[in-house]
Amino acid sequence: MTYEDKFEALAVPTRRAVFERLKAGPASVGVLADGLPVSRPAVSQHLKVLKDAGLVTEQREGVKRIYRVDPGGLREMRDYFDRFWGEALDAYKRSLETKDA
Amino acid sequence: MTYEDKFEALAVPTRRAVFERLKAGPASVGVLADGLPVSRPAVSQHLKVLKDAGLVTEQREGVKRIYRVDPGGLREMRDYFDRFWGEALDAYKRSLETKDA
DNA sequence: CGAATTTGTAAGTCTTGACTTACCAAAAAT
DNA sequence: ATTTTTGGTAAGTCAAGACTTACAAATTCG
Repeated sequence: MTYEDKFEALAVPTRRAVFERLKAGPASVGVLADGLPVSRPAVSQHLKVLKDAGLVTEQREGVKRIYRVDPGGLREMRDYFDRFWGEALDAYKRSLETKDA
Repeated sequence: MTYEDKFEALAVPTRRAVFERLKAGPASVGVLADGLPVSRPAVSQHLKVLKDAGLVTEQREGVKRIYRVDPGGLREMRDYFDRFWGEALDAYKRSLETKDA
């Protein structure tokens, strides 16, 4: 559930593909697997990681389970990245000033 | 040099630690290695990955090599993430509307 | 020139984890 | 009730890559 978890969850190409697909709209495990070059269990495992990281939510609907992006988790990640970006930029400016002196 | 490279480069804890340290200011390989629980060659290898991803720059200064964060590469990553965030939010709103109908 | 500093690279080890197949559980349909 | 649909879980395989210890190259200093 930390930002580190989210970062690492989205670093794996296949897992990022799953998430990108969910960005287009909610989907079940089977539908997601049909559009990807990996097996259904693989997709299921990736969804577990995404869910544990707080990036997607699961909603049981009869036998099916509908997955969707979790905007709360994504916001957390975005906030971290904004801080990250700001600090890095400050550091760069400071390094230029030091260099000039 | 793609945003995927940057994403995966920052997904590894030790490598992220190297980058976080550089955010505090420019540093040589030896200095970076002293502050981390891994060997100097390990840091050197991580720096190569960060450099290839466009996240840091190298400046030779005699025998030493000074590394610093590359704000250009970081901006590229931030732009991608902003798009990412926007699309995910839109998708979520749309999924809510569909659900209501 | 020879010794010391600083770093990159090569080669090898070893863990992590992405993926597969096989199996099991639960709900829906016939 | 048993058959079908859907999906999670277990166990095992295998490749990627993070890390280590040499070693080599380049620069500075005596």
